[in-house]
Amino acid sequence: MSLSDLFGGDPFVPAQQVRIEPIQQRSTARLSGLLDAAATVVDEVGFDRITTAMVAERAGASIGTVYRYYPDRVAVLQALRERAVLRFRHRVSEQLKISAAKNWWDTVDVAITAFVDLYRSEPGFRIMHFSDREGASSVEDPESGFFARRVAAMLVEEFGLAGGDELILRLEVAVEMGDSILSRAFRIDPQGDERFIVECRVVTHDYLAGYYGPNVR
Amino acid sequence: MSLSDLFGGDPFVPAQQVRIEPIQQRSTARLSGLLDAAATVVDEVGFDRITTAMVAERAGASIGTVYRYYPDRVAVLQALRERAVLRFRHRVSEQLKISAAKNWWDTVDVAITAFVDLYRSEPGFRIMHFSDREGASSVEDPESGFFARRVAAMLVEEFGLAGGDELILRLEVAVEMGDSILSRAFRIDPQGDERFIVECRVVTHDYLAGYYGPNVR
DNA sequence: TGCTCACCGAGCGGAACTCGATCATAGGAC
DNA sequence: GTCCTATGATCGAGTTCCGCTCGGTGAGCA
Repeated sequence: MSLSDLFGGDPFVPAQQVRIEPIQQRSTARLSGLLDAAATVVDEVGFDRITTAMVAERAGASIGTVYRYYPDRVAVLQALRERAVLRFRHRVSEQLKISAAKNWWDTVDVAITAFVDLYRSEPGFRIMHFSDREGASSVEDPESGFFARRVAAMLVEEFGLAGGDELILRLEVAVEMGDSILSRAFRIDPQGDERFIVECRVVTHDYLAGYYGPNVR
Repeated sequence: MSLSDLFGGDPFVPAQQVRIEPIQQRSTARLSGLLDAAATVVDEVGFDRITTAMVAERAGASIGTVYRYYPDRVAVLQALRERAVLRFRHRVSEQLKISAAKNWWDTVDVAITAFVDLYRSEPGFRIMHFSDREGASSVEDPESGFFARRVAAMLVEEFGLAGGDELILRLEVAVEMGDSILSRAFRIDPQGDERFIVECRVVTHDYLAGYYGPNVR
């Protein structure tokens, strides 16, 4: 498994993203258009105030079209989140190709930078912090830890870190920490409070380095 | 400012908790009953699916009664959250009295334990992770950092830590990290995945100790 | 016996969501 | 190239459900 493989590859099959897979060309445009609309509306009014009518109008579509693709309101939000995750991974993949990472820390740092950049440029990116809610039923979240597992496999292969459940757990913790601190950075300041961003890098680095050393490989 | 002061004292004035202050006795019972009902419903169906009708029915009250006390649906959730915060602070205060903390780490550890205990025993306690959402408007959240500021003042006074914005920032980061990791611990396992709880203590301790040393005072 | 507090629940407005009618497109027949 | 048609895609009026109001009724206090 290579770097680009890890972050770029598709193997992220949305559980229930759309009701009906688009067949004609215009519908794929519609689909992304709906998500674009949802993204800007989220930035404008927030998660809770968003209505399906707003999304439809913004996308130049009718209510019915929204429900053709998504079973309900929250499904739209979830789809938006999945797209954001995909774009994040894609961005990381690109950056890793440009500036080849020399060690595990470079990789993590690139990921943090990508996250910050997308937070700044991508409408509705704060949807990323829209994870656990939905206490509805005790359904296992297939995404939970998925990302950490893939990164772990990659780090083991690329940089020879000691793998296993230990590494996966720590990466999951690191992801959780990083996400929360960065979200805090952007909670008030739309450009992101630099102090928190710096602190995120420090914390993540120190936490992982504490177990695997700053210069492994 | 003393420990019990910090965590126990009232000085947490809810912005807009209730519409009408209860005058007769039965109404205070109603109020807490409504919140109890909201708490169990939150555990059952989640934040988004909760309806005012559910809360009313569960509390053995009518719709109108809910709205007598709370201006709208989210106000009920906010009130529930405020009560949870209050109970958390109260619990910490009690525990600090029982086992007098000898240093800053004892204090933090007690807080983490209290958080975990309440997560396990208190219905709807995961409402605690219901903080930032409400991206609606760029209204400054007065709560953001409030807790960290108070804890900082207390640590400076009790244990002689170097204070200032530096300490406040770090405590805010620590609170954010701790909350997210603990929430992750309980995301799937209702008893809390012990691995994440342990990791939360380690991370919080190492992070703060890295700047102030493990044995200050 | 009044007077205020507390409670109820039918009803209103608006948002989520459905469904049959209508339009657009791909792709085969010629 | 041009029809033609099956089916995908879109629309939006209508239904249902939910948040919230308000006038009427019961419960506690003086």
